[in-house]
Formats: sequence, C-alpha cells, structure tokens
Amino acid sequence: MTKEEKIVGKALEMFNERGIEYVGLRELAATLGIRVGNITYYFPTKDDLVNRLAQDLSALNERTMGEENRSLFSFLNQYRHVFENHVQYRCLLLSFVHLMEQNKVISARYKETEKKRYSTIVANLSSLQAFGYLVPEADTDFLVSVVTLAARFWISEAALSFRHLSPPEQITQYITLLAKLFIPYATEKGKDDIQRFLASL
Amino acid sequence: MTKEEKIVGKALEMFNERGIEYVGLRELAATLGIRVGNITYYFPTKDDLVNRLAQDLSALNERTMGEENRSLFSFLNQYRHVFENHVQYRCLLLSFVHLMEQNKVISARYKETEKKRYSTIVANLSSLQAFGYLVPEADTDFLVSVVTLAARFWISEAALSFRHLSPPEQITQYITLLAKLFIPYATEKGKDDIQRFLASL
DNA sequence: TTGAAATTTGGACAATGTCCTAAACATACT
DNA sequence: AGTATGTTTAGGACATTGTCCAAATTTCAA
Repeated sequence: MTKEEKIVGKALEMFNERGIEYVGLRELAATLGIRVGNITYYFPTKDDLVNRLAQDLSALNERTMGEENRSLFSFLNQYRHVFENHVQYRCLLLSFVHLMEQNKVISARYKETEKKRYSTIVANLSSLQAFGYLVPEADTDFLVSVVTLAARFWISEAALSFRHLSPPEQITQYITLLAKLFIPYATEKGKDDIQRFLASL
Repeated sequence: MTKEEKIVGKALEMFNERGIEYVGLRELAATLGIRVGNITYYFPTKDDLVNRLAQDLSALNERTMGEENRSLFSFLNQYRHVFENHVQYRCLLLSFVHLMEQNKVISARYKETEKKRYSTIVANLSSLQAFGYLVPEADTDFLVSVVTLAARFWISEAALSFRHLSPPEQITQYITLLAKLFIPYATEKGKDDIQRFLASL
C-alpha cells in the first residue's frame, strides 16, 4: 500500500466520520504520523484530495450501473448497490451542495455524468415499459425526477432523521421508498417484481 | 431599523447569494461599514447569527402552515408558500446538513419542529382521506416520506440542476412534482383538485 | 451635568488551507 | 563506488477565519 493510498484511505475514513469540512489537514497528517507538507505533495490542495475521492466513487458507481437491466427487480437491485456505494463515500454526498458550489473540478465532472446518468435512467425506464414492467402511460419524466432526487439526497436525510438506524437499515428504508414509488405505474408483472424485491430486503 | 436588524438583513442577503460558509464576518462588517467586534456584540458567534435566521424562517413557516386545509388544492397551495419561504432563506436549506451536524441550537430546535411537522402532515393526509380527496387505501406513510424528502431538498437539487431557471420557475418545477406524486392516490375529486392546482401555476 | 449602561473599536489569539525552501532519500548512469 | 537526477519529507511562513477581550466612545436617564 503506497503512501498515497494510505492518505486517501484514512482521509475517507475520517471524512466519513466527522465531515470533510471538520477534518483539518494537520489532524489527518498527525493521525497518519506524517507532516502536512507531505500530504500536499501528493495532493497540492485539499480539494485535490476530495476530487480523488469523488473520482473513486464515480468509478465505483459506473461499474455498478454498467450492466443493462431487463427487469424491474434488477433495476431496483442496481439502485440498492448504488446506495451501498453512497454509504461508503457518504462524506461526499453529505457535502454535495457545497462541493458543487466550490470545487470546480468536481462540479465540471458532475455536469458530465449527470447528463449520462439522466439518459441512462430514461433508457432504463423506457425499456422497462417495453418489457412490460411499467404501464405504457406511466409518466416517466416524473419518475426520473423523483428517483434522481431520492438518489441524491436520501443519505442526507438519513443522517438527519435516521441516525439511530444502521446504514443497512437506512438503505432498506429508502430503497423501499423507491420501490413503492413504482407500484402505481407498474403492470401486474411489475408489481410482482416489486413485491419480490421488497421481500428480498 | 435597528442595527441588529441591519446585520440580520444584510447577512441573509449575502448568505443567500454566496453561501453561509463563504461569507466571512469581516466581509459582512465591511459591507455594513462597521467593525467585526460590533457584529459579535449582537451575535457572539456566527452560529448565533445563523440561529437567528433559522428562527425567523421557522416562525415564517409556522405562520404559513398555520391554517387547517380542507382540500387537496389548499394543501398543495400551502406547500407552494412554504417553498417560497425556502427561497427567501435558501442559504439555510443549502447548508442544512452541516448546520444540523454542527449547530446544536439549530439541531435541537429542528428535532422539535420535525416531530410537529411530521404529525401535521400525517393529520393533513388523514383528513384529506376523510374528506374524500385521497383513496382510503392510500399508503400515507409513503406519501409523508416523499413529501418530507422533497420539501427538505428540492432547493438543493434546484441549485445543482436548475440554476438556469428563476426561483419561481424552480418552485413550479418541484411543486408540480409534489402534485403529480398524489395523482395515483387521489380520488376523482382529488384528481380534479390536482389539475386545478397545476393549471393555477 | 453626571454617572451608569450600552455600544463601538481595535487588536490579539488559535486554527485553517496554502505555499515554499531545504534536507533526506532513492534510483540510474558513468 | 561515486555522482547526478528526480522523488519524497520536514518545517515553517503566510493570509484568512471565528472568537474573544479590554479600552474608548456614545447614549440616556437621574
């Protein structure tokens, strides 16, 4: 394990625990038993360190969203894995708004992936319609909006209102929400998938 | 207008524009033509200043949520006003998570109002069922969860994805989302209310 | 007018992110 | 082996931040 990896790993750990803004570089360095300038050698600014974490999460998410899903069950399951990634990098999502406002690298890259993600969801929902999981008259634009909102901010709300629950319990809470959202727009086949998915949690 | 009010007003203005974290007390003081220590006389810490803003928003929201609503139309309309309040104090909502993690006064008070707000929504939805706007078998717990999530974070997402829209357009976007959410759970009478509400935007 | 209270000032303090220079180390080439 | 080159580490300087305090000033009632 290189020193750079050690820095990234411990940074993620401490950022997740106490928040990016509340962990100073000196404290991170002290925990690692190194000097501050040593961190800034690998990551000239704190933002560069955060960028690295964001890049890692992005790669992780792309890997889990990679496979085409041909059923509502696998669609929901994919989101369950995305939510697990979110927990692993929760510091980023809890500071999402600030990072976007302040960190140009992150906001630029996010603008890219946002479009891609949006069209991916649209395509997924269309194909779920085509495969007979969602009724043809379903308002997919509406569904995309709600899914996007929930996926972005579920962990923030969980941190506020469900801190007493463990991360897996929090995931169950919000992935259930997502599943229930689709019930009114699902065909009988789709409803079966949703019930099967809910039972699998 | 007292000096305290001047400080609060200009602080809200600058915080809304550039974010609470990115406006220093020295800059606020310079804009007001006063010294830093002068601000800390009225508000010993920056958190105290933010607390004041949070208190103001809270009072504003309680005033707009005050009246009982006896139709789905008025329920949605109430939320439209809440969203307008959110725009007015958007700096608080954009820093919501951090404030809750860091500011004990705000988080303590929010825990109080959260319970109250939750039971208010539940009561509202129940009475909308009783008055025949929502079908009896509607999953009100689910609806409450989505409404809560949307109300908390719509403005954060708008700041990320719809910055090119004006605040009124952003409100329309998300209040429409909220209205559409209820369609599958609304009676014919309720659906009429929703359509009437959407037409009124 | 006087005296006490309220307000304002100016600066000190520790902590933060950033930046820079010199020392230490490692590696490859002669 | 010795040297030169590039990488890594150490240590401290710098400006900025929120906070705090004592003295100076202003306000206002007795």
